[in-house]
Amino acid sequence: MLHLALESRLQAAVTALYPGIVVDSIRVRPASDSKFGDYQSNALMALARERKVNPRQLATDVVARMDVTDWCEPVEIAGPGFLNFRLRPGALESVLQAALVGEHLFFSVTAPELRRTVVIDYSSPNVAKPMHVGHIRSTILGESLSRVLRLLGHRVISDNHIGDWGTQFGMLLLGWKTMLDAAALDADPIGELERIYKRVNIGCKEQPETLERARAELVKLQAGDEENLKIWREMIRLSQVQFDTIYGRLGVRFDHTLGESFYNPWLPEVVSRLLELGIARESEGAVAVFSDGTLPQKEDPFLISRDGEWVANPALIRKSDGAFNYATTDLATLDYRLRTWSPSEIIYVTDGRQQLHFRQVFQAFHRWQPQAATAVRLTHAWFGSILGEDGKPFKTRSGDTVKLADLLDEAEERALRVVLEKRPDLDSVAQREVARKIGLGAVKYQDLLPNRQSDYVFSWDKMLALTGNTAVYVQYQCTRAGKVVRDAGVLPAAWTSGPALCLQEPSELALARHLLSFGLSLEAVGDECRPNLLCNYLYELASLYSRFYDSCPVLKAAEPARTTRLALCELTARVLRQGLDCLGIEAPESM
RNA sequence: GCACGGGUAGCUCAAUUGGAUAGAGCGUCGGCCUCCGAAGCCGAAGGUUGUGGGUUCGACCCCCGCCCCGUGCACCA
Repeated sequence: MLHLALESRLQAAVTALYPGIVVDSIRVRPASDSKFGDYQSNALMALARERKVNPRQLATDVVARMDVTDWCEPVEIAGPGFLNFRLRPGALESVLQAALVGEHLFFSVTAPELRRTVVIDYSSPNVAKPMHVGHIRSTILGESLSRVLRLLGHRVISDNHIGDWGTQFGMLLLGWKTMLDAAALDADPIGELERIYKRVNIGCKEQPETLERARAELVKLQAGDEENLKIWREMIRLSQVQFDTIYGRLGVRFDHTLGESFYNPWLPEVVSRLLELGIARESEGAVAVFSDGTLPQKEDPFLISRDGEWVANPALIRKSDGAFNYATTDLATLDYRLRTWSPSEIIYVTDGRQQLHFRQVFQAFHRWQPQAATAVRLTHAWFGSILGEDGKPFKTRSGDTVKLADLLDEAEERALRVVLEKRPDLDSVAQREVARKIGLGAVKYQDLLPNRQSDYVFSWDKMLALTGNTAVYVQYQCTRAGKVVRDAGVLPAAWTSGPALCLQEPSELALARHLLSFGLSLEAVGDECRPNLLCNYLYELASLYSRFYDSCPVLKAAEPARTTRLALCELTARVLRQGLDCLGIEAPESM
């Protein structure tokens, strides 16, 4: 908010001094310490180095060309060239006042001409397999990015690229035909599908003829066999029921669910085009994309060093048996998305093990459609692997995976135990509802809080923690703030009629200053695909509110403090609620 | 071997384009409900940011070397 106003003044002043210079990196940020004022800029020191001039002199020259007297006291130049901005009395209050009447909530909605169309690809579970804890990160991260970008005014298209095609269906079809337990399928469809898959998988390893039969079923499916197609569709339907149940609980919604199978019709064309263009060629019976030598060896995803020599590291787009694979589908998907939605950005939210794959896909696409590729920003927002409590990789095939539904159940149960203890006065329906919001919030927050690139050590206790830097803390402060406003009854007319706020106490000022930075954290989340920045912001805000609440009586205070503090409660509640919503977390009215 | 991450307090993690005295939670120790919700607040202890150099007014961050951990590297997705 205010930092943007100051920033544009500063940029204008720099431009006045150096016409034509790129000022994007000239930033104004909240002061690192309130003793330096409200806002600061460090950018002139970097600029001075670049221009080889004295930084203090540059700061003096820039400040002389900058007029911020409507908002600030005279700008102070500190140390080697920091600019410190100290707001004039009333400046913060006027921003709060505007927020109270609904002019903004401390962030700016992107101007229409700057709005982006962003496709976000996340979750992507596999058909016929239970969603496990490994799916949560992509789902929660993607959903949060989607919500933040939408709030900022961008056009977001969320697409669930489910795994509904591939070699596993040979085994599933064989199992379905030879060992399906109809009653079990009825009672627990995914459990039964998982069972037959595992049984056939073992059979394939032990008996070559079983493997052959599974392959034969797959070939029939791919050739369009009616019976197999029917079974395949039924397996997808049963899986979608499971997905929808989980997504319903998580509050996750997709605009599209275009699985891998959707792109089948285009795969032969993708391969033949890449062959024609000389991007791909045959090798050992398969078709693969190789390096074109235009990139430095270290950056080329199609080269790898082995024993001191750079050798080919191709991406296969057609196997020697004629089947297509992952890269082929992703290229077709990319092509389809660009043709269909003309996005300015596509964000893939998957685990970090797929980094090389996406670098290859992006690079291959760039060679296939250079013009289209330069018009879109392709982002692989990857996240770290999930590890077991022992720090070793959390392998899905080991059989002891934690199912997502079980995790969510456990989260709600643990939360309910606390609610029963803290709120025996509520009826059981209300208790369950609060426990649901708290339990699910805890899981989501825990998932979003760490830097996404860090590896993830799965722990029940950590995942379901209800004290400290958790969603519960933020939810709790949010309900307290909301409660004060409700208890006030009639809201002060001054909120809508004119300047009546007056911030005085340090804890009031600190809280107000932090409210103004909401937009900064939203922008950062959108730019860097890092919802943890929003978690940090909200935790800090909740913490500042708690300190304020502890030291400043609200309802019993005399005017104008009462009106001011009530306004802080109201705005804090609004920002916390909006921020939690961006994380996909619900804020209970009371808890 | 090469590439991409990571290494920060006892543990789990932050640190806003290189910025001012590296911050939280958990755990430990000690305080605070006669006062709008104690799922809370205040305080203490705890650090040579893996390691050795370099760049500069200033480095957890950038550059070079080395040591650990994870992941990936041709027909799985």
